[in-house]
Amino acid sequence: MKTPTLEDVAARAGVSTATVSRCLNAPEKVVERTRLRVMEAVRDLGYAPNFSARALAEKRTRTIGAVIPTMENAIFAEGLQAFQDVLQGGGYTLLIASSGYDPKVEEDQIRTLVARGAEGLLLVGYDRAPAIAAFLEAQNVPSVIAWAHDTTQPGCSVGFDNRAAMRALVTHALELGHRRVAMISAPLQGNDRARERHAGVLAALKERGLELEAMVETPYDLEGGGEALQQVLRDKPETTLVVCGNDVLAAGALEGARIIGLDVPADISITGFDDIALARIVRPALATVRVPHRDMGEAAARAVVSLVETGRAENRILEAQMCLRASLGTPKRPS
Amino acid sequence: MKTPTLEDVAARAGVSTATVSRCLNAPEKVVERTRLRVMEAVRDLGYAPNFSARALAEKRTRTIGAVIPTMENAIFAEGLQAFQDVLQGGGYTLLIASSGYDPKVEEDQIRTLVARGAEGLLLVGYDRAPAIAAFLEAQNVPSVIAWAHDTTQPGCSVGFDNRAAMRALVTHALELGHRRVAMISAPLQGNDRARERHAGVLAALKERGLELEAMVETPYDLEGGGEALQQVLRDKPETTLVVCGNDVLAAGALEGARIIGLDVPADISITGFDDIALARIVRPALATVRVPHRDMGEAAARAVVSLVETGRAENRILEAQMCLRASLGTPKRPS
DNA sequence: GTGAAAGCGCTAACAG
DNA sequence: CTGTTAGCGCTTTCAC
Repeated sequence: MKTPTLEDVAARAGVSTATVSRCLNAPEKVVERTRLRVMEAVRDLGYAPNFSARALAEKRTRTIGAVIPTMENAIFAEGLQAFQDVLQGGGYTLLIASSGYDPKVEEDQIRTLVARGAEGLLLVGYDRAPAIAAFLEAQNVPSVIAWAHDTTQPGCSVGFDNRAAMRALVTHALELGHRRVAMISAPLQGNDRARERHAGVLAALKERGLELEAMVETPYDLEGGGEALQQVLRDKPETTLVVCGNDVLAAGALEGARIIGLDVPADISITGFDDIALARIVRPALATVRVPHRDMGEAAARAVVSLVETGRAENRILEAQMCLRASLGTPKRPS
Repeated sequence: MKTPTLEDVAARAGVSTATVSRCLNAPEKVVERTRLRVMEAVRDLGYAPNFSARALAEKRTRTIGAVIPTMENAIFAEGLQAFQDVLQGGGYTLLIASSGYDPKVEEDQIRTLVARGAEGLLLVGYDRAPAIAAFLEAQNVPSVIAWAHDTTQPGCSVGFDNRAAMRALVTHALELGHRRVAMISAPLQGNDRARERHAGVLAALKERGLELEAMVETPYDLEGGGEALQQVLRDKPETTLVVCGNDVLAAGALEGARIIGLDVPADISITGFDDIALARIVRPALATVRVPHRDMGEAAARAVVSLVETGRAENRILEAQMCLRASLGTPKRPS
């Protein structure tokens, strides 16, 4: 009881395989009478085309690959969902891989996806061994970079300016009177989004002739944020603002502040980045930067498809807006 | 400048395509001297096998599909990640689709995945049109059901007993003295996990001769939980315990309680389900049920692979443990 | 408008 | 151990 093939359908409908193929792919090329007969045979047999065979004959897989740092993060999940929706609408299938923030793993996954026939790739950020770009070039697999945007880099990107967004947030905080600022971030190594955000903090400070009081790099989870905050305030008790590289760290920091009995924002202000649902549910709610996940995912999908189909696509830079909430307040004693 | 094929490699190495194929798939069947020569040609040409061609010839895609309700939920994301890790280790590729909790979409995705060559499927829960099982049967595509477990249902499942877990949690709450209990749940329609949890609540109550004070079904998000809580306490102000079908609703309910000025757990206790990171970060921390996401994902992956390769796999039921935290306390005025 | 036939790139007997 | 030879199921000229 094997699955029916084009030939089976052709036999049952009394036509050639070519005609069946046409009915399925270009119905207008077949006269209605025959088409109806063929479609009936298709239904009767419960025929479903074999994708591998089609891909082989057509020399197209209609598959797009995506390598993201992790699925266990609302920001990528939401963007990816939008990405997937658009792709599916365009008749493409999405192959997802996650690297766990490990460059080696990422390289592996990229190769695997290409081997699997990915015609285009969605990648996060720019930090990547140069050999990879060369490989993709050689394999003629286009890619779009999302969640970041660097005009100095070649290649198509659909993202936002991490540095500018963070800079705007910190500038606003400085206007509130903050002068002693510390930062908690995911490891900068191999993560250009984190580095850009860090650079944004420094830029805002520098503009006012200030320097960062302390910078703590910590694993990307709630616990990390909590411990980092405690460390910061132990070392630099004068700090009035702790800028976090993302909402998860910020939520953890909030908890850390609670543990050492500090009131947010009265004693200390804390900010995040990403505006995931968590940012709204914690108390006080997190001041953060809203990243347009969905828009980015959709735009990225359109870009990859365009790249695959026409060989070109436009860069697209989205707006990441400051999102002020209760965790950022006026410092107690502006210096 | 087309990508090199097996034939190109064969020509360059001065052997037949069969030998090259062997070098790649069963190196031990080729003598070292030839193998080295072939491998060199492979490297020189930057040869990468064509998956579609291989799948077509082998009549195997080494692809597994998964349809989950949504990616934007930590619980599925984590389980899926584990699922993916195991599959990849076994040389399989994962195709992910999400249904947005829409049965029609789910059916579509299942058909798409099968058409795409999925050799096995991971599905969430049992609620599904019977036609789908028939279709999978006909296509000879095995599936494993995760995130639920129902011994009365046929098919392989890797999950946990939603009803028993919820029942245990509520029974514990009743022992603390709660008598007026309400529930907030995601819509029960088409969601057997939600129904089972609901049944668990009812069972625990019945054992004590009690009934549910109120039952609110609401969309699955923070806002829904908040509004539902306010509604419950407006209608049944005597309620001392609000059991939520999942942590997200519970976190929303916590916020709802804060809005109407109720202290948790002094005035009202609230419980969740899933034990996602959110449960630990909100205040008070959520009493909930810990679901073994990772274990489930891994076990499910092993089960699908076994099903695909040997045609059989064992059911696997995991432990979902009660997880007591501050949001569940003794009622003020046990009746 | 429809059919015949030649591949797409690879694997898997079967010989040698 | 290695080469020869059929396909796998589908698309796509090129004739009719």
